[in-house]
Parts: sequence; structure tokens; C-alpha cells
Amino acid sequence: MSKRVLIVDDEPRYLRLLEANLRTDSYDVVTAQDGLQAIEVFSSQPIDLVLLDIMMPKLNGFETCQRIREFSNVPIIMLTAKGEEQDRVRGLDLGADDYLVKPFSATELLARVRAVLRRAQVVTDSGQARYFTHDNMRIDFARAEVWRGDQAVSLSATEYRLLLQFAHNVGKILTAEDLLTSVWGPEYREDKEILWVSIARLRQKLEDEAHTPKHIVTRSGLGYLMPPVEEE
Amino acid sequence: MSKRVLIVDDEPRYLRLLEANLRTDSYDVVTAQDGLQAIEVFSSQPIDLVLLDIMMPKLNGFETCQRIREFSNVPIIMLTAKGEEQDRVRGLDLGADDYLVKPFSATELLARVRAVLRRAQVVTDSGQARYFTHDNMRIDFARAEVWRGDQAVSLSATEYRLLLQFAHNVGKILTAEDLLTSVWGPEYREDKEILWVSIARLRQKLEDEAHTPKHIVTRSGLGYLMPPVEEE
DNA sequence: TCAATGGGTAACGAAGTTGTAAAGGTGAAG
DNA sequence: CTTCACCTTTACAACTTCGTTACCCATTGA
Repeated sequence: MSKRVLIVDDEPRYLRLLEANLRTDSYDVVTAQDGLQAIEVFSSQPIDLVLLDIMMPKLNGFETCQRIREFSNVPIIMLTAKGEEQDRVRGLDLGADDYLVKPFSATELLARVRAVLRRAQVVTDSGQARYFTHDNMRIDFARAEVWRGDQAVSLSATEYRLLLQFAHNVGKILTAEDLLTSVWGPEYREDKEILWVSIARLRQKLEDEAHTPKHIVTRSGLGYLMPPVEEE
Repeated sequence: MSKRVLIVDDEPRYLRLLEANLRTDSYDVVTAQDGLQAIEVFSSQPIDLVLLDIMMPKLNGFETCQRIREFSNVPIIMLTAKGEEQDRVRGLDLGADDYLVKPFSATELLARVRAVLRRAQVVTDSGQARYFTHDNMRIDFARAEVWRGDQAVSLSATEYRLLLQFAHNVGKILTAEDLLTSVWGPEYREDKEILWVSIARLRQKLEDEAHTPKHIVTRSGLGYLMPPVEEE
């Protein structure tokens, strides 16, 4: 059963080139011309690997990568014309698996694709969901929107990223360090105060009763967690 | 809990450089100067990531990579002086996860290390034990929750960490020093009083009959232990 | 240029936790 | 049986942790 690759690039020339290369190694190929289209395609069919150009209209490669990572662990290889180190580091830290600098040879492209797929195989991803629900709250990952009941909640970027951490780890304690490193970066590892304040702000927007939070529960001295919703 | 990285390179200069870089990001580092040594080290302790130079005496990087892949899926990043495409493809096809061309910057090295470890984590994380049971008590590690029968027990952070020590060492006597160092840190090694009090508090919450504890048993003069549960 | 917003810092109070001290019990060794 | 170190328990004071509000600076966009 051949793997399905999503190629995202705004230049049709490159799109065709990449597609041809991958097809000769008998991958299934689907394409998109910008980030929004990519997310659209991605949410509508199973994808095993994404090749993602950085310079694109609408959502650029970094933003698209980040969005996809909100709901999927699919392997991502970034493509770029610039060889800037800063770009490479940024891509990798946003969750990309590898990086290719244009122009590249077909042989190397295919070797990288094989390597990344080999590693990913063990996971068998396909756990891609567009929505996440927890009690009366819903997250629309693709649009980066949050709903409380039928009311849209307007979260800041930080609040949203904080909430994502919990959504991705339901039923699991996250320590202050965990959250600070993943949302603010390693250099904030010690700065618990900003976390306290941000949790408070997030709760104000999400929770019905400030005093008995349903979504984000405190475990004093240990961390916070989003409790699993009870089945009935 | 920091990740352990094995660096393999025959040039001491590079070895030291890499080691320093990784240590500043608080990885544990072990080193080897050739492939044989690397495999030696690798088989003798748990390693989370291998940085592997290609040009080496004894076993070169390719051979070493191949050997390691015969018995392990540990993430491997190849290091190479040449930027030859042929080498890169060969490395990746032998099972390496990534490669870096010397000279490289510390920032990029660390970004690649993070990326490769992140990917590996998804694979290994899913298979860990979730519960621990001892008589009528149950620990849910992910949620840091403890149940006594069908009643949730609310433990403080210290009490919970203390209990974890016993759960991880069932049937083994833990000395006061053991417990003090692992729960409170080495500087409390002598402070038996706080241990006594904490044990008492923990027992109050866990034990049915304060006088004949089932979970945490005192061995006067030696320490404490959680006795193995009898099967019948 | 000014208002709006986001996001960081500071300050304070409430709740809960932790270390210490003090007053017994228990058990091992002689 | 006595003694002493080892341990248990309780009470309390000091300290942490965390929630909250207020404030300020930087950025953004009208």
C-alpha cells in the first residue's frame, strides 16, 4: 500500500517536478498551492508525509507547519530556497522533521523521504482530528478558534498555545516546567509567575465557575491537568 | 529527567566541542573515540541519541550505524566533513535519522537534536505503564492520582513523591538516606525527622489500620519497605 | 498620535503544605 | 528489666504555592 504525500508549493513548476520524482518511486501524490489549501486537503484525507515550501502566500510554511502540528504528528519536510540557518532551526523547532534546501537532487529528496517515513512508520499516525472537544468547550485546530458552548471565545496567541498543551495531554499532569518550556521556551523554565497569571486569564475565559474549574485543574506542587471527560 | 547522548568522534577537539554544546542544554553526555568503543558503551547503558562521525578508525560511521541498527532503533545523527550527496544518501538509507555537515553551528546542532528526540519520543512514550496497584491502593502515574479502594486520596506533592519511591521499589528496603536524597535532595540526607513525619502523614491517608500498616512497613534500624502483595 | 491589545511584572492574600519541636511509644541489646 | 536509639504522633509556626488584581511597557493599527 503506497504512501500518500502532500506537496505544498506555490510555484507550479516545482510542484510538477516534485510530483514527478515521487511518482517514479510510486508514492501517491496530492498537491496544494498555499497553506490554507494544504490544511483543507489535509483534513479531508489521510496523508503520510507533507513536503512544505516556506515562501508561500496566505499561510507561509512556518505557520502552516505550526497549524498542522496542532492536530497531527504527520512527518513534515520543509523546502526552502534560502539556506539560512535561522530558518532551518525555526522549522525544526516548530515540529518539522527535516529540511531540504532548493535546489536539491531527486536522489537526496527520495532518501530523505524514505528516512522520515521509516522513522514515522512505528507510530502509524492517522490520529488527525480537526476538532477537539472537552465538556462544553471545542477547539477548531484548523481555524485556531475556540468555542464555549455556542459562543466563540477570543483567546490571545499565548492563551491558545497554552490550551493546546492541555488538549494534547488530556488526563496527564503537566508540570510548570513542561508548560513554560513548551509555550514560552526553555529560557522561561523557572518563571512560574507568568504561568500562574496566564492560567488565570485562560480560566477566566473558559471556565463557568472560577472556583471549581472543569477544564484546567490545579495539582498543587505537581502541576496542572485537563481531566478526562466522564463517559456515561 | 535529562536525555543521554552518545557522541562518537575520533578527534578529541570535536568531541569536547560537541560535549560542551550539549551540556549547556543540559543533556547527559557520554563519548567514544571509535565505532567499536561506541558499541561497547551503547550496550552497557541506556542511550537516547547517538551523534556519529563518519570518518573514524576501526569501524567507520556507516559500519557503526549499520551495527547499531541490527539491535536498536535509537535515533542517530551522522556527522560528516564532506558534504557529498552520496554520503548523505548512504547514511540515511543505513538507518540514520539525520546528518549534519561539519562545520555546523551550535544552534543548528541543538535544533536537530531536539527535532530527532521529539520524533523518537512519540514512539517510546506510548508504551509506559499507567497504573500501579498494591493491595487496595492504586496509583495513576499520568494523573498523579492515588486511590484507596474507590476513594480518591488527596496527597500533597511530597507525600506523592515519597509514595512513588516505594512503588518503584516494591519488596526492597529503602533506607532513610535513600528516601531523603531521592525525595528531598542530598542536602537533607541526615534529616530523619522530616522523613518520620512525612511517613506518618502518608500512612494516615493510605493505611486502614494505623497500627498494622500494609503499604509502608517499618524495619526498625534499617528503613522502610512496601511488601510484595501475596498472590493466591 | 492615540487608543486598544497583549503580555510581562509586582504585590497581596488565602489555602494548604512543610519543617520543627515536643511528648510519648516500641523494640533491640545488654 | 533497663536503657537507648529509633520511631510515632500531634500541634504549631513558617513558608510555599497559587489566584487575583492592578499596573506598565511594547506593539499594532486607526
